[in-house]
Amino acid sequence: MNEQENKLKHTETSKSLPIAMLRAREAIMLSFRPVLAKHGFTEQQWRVLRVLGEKGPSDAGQVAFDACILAPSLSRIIGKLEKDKYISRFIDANDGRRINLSLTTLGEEVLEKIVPETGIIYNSLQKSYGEEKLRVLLELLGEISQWKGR
Amino acid sequence: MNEQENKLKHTETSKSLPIAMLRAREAIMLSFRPVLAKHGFTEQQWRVLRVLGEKGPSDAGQVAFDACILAPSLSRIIGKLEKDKYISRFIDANDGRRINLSLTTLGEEVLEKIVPETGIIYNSLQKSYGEEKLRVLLELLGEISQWKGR
DNA sequence: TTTATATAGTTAATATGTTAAGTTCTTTAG
DNA sequence: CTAAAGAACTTAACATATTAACTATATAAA
Repeated sequence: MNEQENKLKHTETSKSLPIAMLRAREAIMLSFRPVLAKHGFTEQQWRVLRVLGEKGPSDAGQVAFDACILAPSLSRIIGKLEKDKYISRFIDANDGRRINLSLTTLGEEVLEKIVPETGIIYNSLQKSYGEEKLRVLLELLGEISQWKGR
Repeated sequence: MNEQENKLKHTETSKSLPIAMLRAREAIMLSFRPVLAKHGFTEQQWRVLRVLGEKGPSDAGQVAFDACILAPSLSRIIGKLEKDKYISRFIDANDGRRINLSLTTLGEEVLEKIVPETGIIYNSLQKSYGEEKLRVLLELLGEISQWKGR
């Protein structure tokens, strides 16, 4: 491979990691979204519910990190989820700036109802590509997530 | 691993492929976005310019697919890019529904100017993780992109 | 203690994501 | 040839993404 070819490599969109991740993610979400939509949730709202279900009550900053949602978006999302009674929010006793979030009983119920449905999809994905391949993919993605940039 | 652990596996956000892709992508974009912003472009606008630069004039549908942008978003984006003289659009001679898009000279110029800057970032990423690892990651992502769902 | 600085969230403004409805042009069935 | 069905793009409406500015509380420095 000569200089020219090497130089052009990453300019090909087919070899761009960000675009590849977008495409792959979209292929999966195409199956997930209808399930969530059927229950009236967006992907992001669903991520918030899952994170709270998995880690228990957490402050907004932690939820934002875990659900990979920026603070301004989270503010609106928790506003709606609270209005609809899926979560409750209260100010931290030790730090008046911090907002603690937790699932309501209703929130836990919908979580229990939807998780099995998403599980079917994930199992199908695993059957298509194999547990090992998905494990490797998760591992590589995890490593990239650590990148500090430059 | 017992039944219970197996059942819970994919419910852990740390093992969710969509979230892992989101995180990994975000880690990379954190470095890319400032470069694009410095030149006044968003990620999506940039993807449109790159796709047109790579594949030459294309109709809107093709650009939407290649840049991984939905048609309604693309409509707005090309409206702005055209207003700013980075691309031109004209109706296809053989099919009055189709819109052909192509880079203007100005569009080609900014592409030539920005590509080297993004290349520096991509090279740094490659130096951090190795060419082989990124190649494997791209391959796996490509396979997932083919998934037809279920 | 008082001021300065930092932190956690929210609000604002603009751009994009997502689904549905609407337009215009093509193709096809009859 | 004409009406129905389909395709490509746009518009609309609401939700999220992104950056910046703003508010309130906490912590650190003087």
